[in-house]
This record gives sequence, C-alpha cells and structure tokens, in this order.
Amino acid sequence: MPSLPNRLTIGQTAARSGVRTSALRYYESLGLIASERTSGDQRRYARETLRRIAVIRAAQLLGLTLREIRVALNELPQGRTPDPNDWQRLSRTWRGSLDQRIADLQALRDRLSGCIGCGCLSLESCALFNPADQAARAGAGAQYLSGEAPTPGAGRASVRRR
Amino acid sequence: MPSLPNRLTIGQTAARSGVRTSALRYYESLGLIASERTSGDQRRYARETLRRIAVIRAAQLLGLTLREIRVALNELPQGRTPDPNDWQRLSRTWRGSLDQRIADLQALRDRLSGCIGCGCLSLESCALFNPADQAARAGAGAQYLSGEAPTPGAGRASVRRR
DNA sequence: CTGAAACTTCAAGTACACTTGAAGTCAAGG
DNA sequence: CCTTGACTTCAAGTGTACTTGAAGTTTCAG
Repeated sequence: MPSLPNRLTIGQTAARSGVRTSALRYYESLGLIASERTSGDQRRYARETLRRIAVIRAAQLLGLTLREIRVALNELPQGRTPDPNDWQRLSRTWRGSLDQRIADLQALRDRLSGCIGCGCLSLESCALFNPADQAARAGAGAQYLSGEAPTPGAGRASVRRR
Repeated sequence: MPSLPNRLTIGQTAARSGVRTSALRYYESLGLIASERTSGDQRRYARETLRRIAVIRAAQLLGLTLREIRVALNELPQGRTPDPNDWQRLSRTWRGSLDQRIADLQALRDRLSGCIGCGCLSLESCALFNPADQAARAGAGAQYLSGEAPTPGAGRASVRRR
C-alpha cells in the first residue's frame, strides 16, 4: 500500500475525491483550490486540498454556487482550508439557509395545496402566485401595465435551485 | 375599459401574464403554447392561453423544467389547456414531488446537523456524503479507483435545483 | 395616409458548472 | 532510450431558460 504522498497529482486527487480532473482544473481556475507546479508544469495538490474539495462538494450539495463557496472560503484567515472550527461555523451558517429554503418550499406547498381545489389559476388573484401580503394589494389590472419591462435579469419564475 | 378581445397580441399577453414577449416566443418555439397568425404574420393568442401560461409558471415555481411541463401538458387530451379537473390532477402530482423534494432537503439538513460537530469531512466516511446505506458499504479506498471516469453527465454533485 | 408603436425572424449573448477534444509535453517503468 | 499513460493549455460544446440586438414589417390611431 503506497500510502499517499503529501503532494498528489491531479489524477490521484480526482480518484480520491471523486471529482473529475476537468472539474478540479475548473475549480482552480475559479480560485477555489490551489496547486504547486512541478518543474514540468504539472499540478501537485497538497493533501489537505482533499478536505477543501470535500467542503466544496458539501456546500454544493447544500445549494451554494461556486462563487458563493469561493467567497466563504476566502473569508477564512489566510484563505486556509477549513479546520474543524471553521467547518463548524460554515456549516451552521449553511444550515440556516437550508432551513430557509425548506421553509420557502413548505410555504409554496401550502399555497399549492390551497390551490388544488380552486383551479382559478389567475395570475392576478391566485394565492399560488400572490402569497399573503401581495394578494392584499388586489389591483384590478395586470401586474405589469407598461409594455415590456417586468424583470431585468434572467430566470424570473423558477424557484432558486439552491 | 376595453375588455380584452378573444385574440390577444403578444404584447397584451405579456402584459396580462407578466411574462416577457421574448419568453412567450421561446415557449412557443418549445411547443408549450400555440398561436394563430394574422395575415401579416403576427401572433394572436387565444384568451385561454393566459391560463396555460399560468400553469406553466406554477409548474416552474414548483421546480419543473419546461421540458417536463411540456410533457405534462401534452398528456392532456387534444393537448388542451388544463381545465380545473386537469389542474387538480396535475397539481396533486406536482405536490407529491414537492413533498419529496422537501423531504430530501430535510434529510440533507439532518445529515448536516449531525456533521457540524464532527468536522471529519471525509469523502469516504462522512455521513453528509454517504447517507445511511451507502455508508455501510465501508470500503477502504476511494470511490473511483480507475483513473478518470466517475460520472458521464454534467453537474454531478449539485442538488437538483428543482 | 402616415408615423410611431408593436410586431417579425434570426443569430448571438448570458449565467452556471462543467465536459470534450485537439495538439502537444512530462514522468516513469522496462 | 522508448513507450505509454498521465499530464498541459485552450477553445468550443452542453443544457436550461431566457434576453438582446439588428434589420425589417405590420398595425392602428389620428
């Protein structure tokens, strides 16, 4: 048993982490992980990078984008790989947003349940589309009276994938 | 008050539905909605298309992809716009998957909670990555022993945005 | 009838998280 | 030394859901 050296090739890192080499290069290009290079310009990852990758994967599992993950990791002193204390803080924060996401979905489900029998499906008055406060507004017309500029960004309707 | 005619222009439809004209054209290109054309080749949407769009938006809110929505709508007799009965069936089905999604997230949160104190973050043994049954497998080595072919498709780790 | 607003198509751009492929270099066992 | 597998970079492709822009046409109020 060759017992892993301290410096891992990208292939070894991929094998141990279950993350493809292409993904590792991509993470590195985003500044999520770092590597040293051999004289021949090949990457060598420190063994602790495996833990860093584990955190990245965990955060992804929780619905964070890579950008958000990078921000979180960069806030650690010296950009170090999270130690158990760091992980405790991070995971507590992330659990909070997970809780929030669950609550949002439950609220959505409740609205849907209330909607199942009704069948009105009015974009103006249906509780599904106009949760609580917004429904009270009770305007008669359409949501967007002007010709063509409701939402600036993309992906208006969909539930945040996180 | 001009009381909407039965045939709506794309602009009127957009204003009433809160969905941009570009999105409506996109939906139409995907076969989610249909239109008639004037002699000058401009779209005219039937008034019931508003309801159809409402269903589409609801389904998106619930996390379905447009492809899935199209399939669901195409399963209705004659591809009709959902009537209240159809909506009841559809929404019941969709509530089921929403329930499932919520349950998945709750399980994830529970695993995370159990993980917060631990800090092991081992991709091989951490309960966060290896829920229940899989953890029992307890293999010593890495998940993917071979050099480079863990997952075929893209987006391996992330939680389904739905 | 005219002019402005609204409409048309089509190609390309956006964001995210990667993958794939081409063309070439490095590392290590035999 | 040589071969082979692993590595390198860079550009382009994938899938989802749209938006934006260009260039041109239609509709309708006045």
